[in-house]
Amino acid sequence: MDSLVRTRIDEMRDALLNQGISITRRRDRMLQALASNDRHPSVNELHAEVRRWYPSTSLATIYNTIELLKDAGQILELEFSGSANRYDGRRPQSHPHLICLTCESIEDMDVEAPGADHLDKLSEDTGYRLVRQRTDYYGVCPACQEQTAAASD
Amino acid sequence: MDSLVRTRIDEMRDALLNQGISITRRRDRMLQALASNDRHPSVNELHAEVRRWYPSTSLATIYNTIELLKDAGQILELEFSGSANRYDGRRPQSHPHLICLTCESIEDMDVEAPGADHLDKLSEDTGYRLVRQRTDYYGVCPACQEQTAAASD
DNA sequence: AGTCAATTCTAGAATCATTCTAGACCGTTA
DNA sequence: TAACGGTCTAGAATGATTCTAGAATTGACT
Repeated sequence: MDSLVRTRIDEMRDALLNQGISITRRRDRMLQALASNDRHPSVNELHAEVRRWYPSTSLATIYNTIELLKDAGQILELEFSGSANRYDGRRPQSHPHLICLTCESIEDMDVEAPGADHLDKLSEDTGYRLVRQRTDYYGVCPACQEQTAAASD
Repeated sequence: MDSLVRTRIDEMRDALLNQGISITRRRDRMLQALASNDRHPSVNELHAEVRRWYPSTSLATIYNTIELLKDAGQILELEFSGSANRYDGRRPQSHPHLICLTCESIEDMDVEAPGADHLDKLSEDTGYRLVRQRTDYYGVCPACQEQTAAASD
């Protein structure tokens, strides 16, 4: 296993333990699924993954664990109204994403997130006490562009 | 009525007419509601507003009209997974918002939107064909900060 | 190993925004 | 007035998420 993945899992474990939350086997599997998947999985995908090891796992457990991870600041939740939320467990800090309107893929954008001082400055300017940010770019990914180009031949 | 509001309504009317969509009485009311409300109303609020004039109006009509406006590029949809979507009919171009986590208010941020050339440049850099952007800042608005300060006295 | 209390987990019901569907209605034109 | 096409309504269907009550598991202590 990639050592970055391992490090990330340890970070998440520690964060949960620090809040007095125990690492059960299902939770541990979920951490692994989150740390090793860069496609921003949905709850259903996480459920499927954990079930490969513990087939009796219910959806509620996945939702519960996500809640724990959110509270611990260890997961980034990308909300969508029409379809299921997607989760980024590899980079829990706010950072921009590229979202394909055709295949619903989500990719991290290769830009460093605007640091916490940016939020601090905006908080001063606006009077809000800002805690996080979300930036998404919507379009059609290269793969889907090829598909439609090929289809129109 | 504010002349800016009037202008905006005319813009929306024209955009719909250009697509061969007729302006029915309900639709016209909805345009007015959208143009004159800067609080980013939800479907339910729009429904309530249109109902003040046409009490038999059903929710489906509101959803349908929103679909028409989206297709005509005349409305900005802000999606939320936990609660109802919110709509900005005054500035249909992508622009950043301030969102209060306590009272769910949504405010336009007083920053010019990053122009279309920005999307073009990013499209080149990423290989995506980008069409829109979303940026939101989440925090606690000044009014809600006062509330909690007062409550802790 | 056995007991107990606390935590975690499951299954299924409940909720709620949104979408779908079938038919009723309305306005326009012939 | 009759017929047509678009618009609208009411209610059912869908699907993600949350809630709830009870069952299972865990860990500490004997």
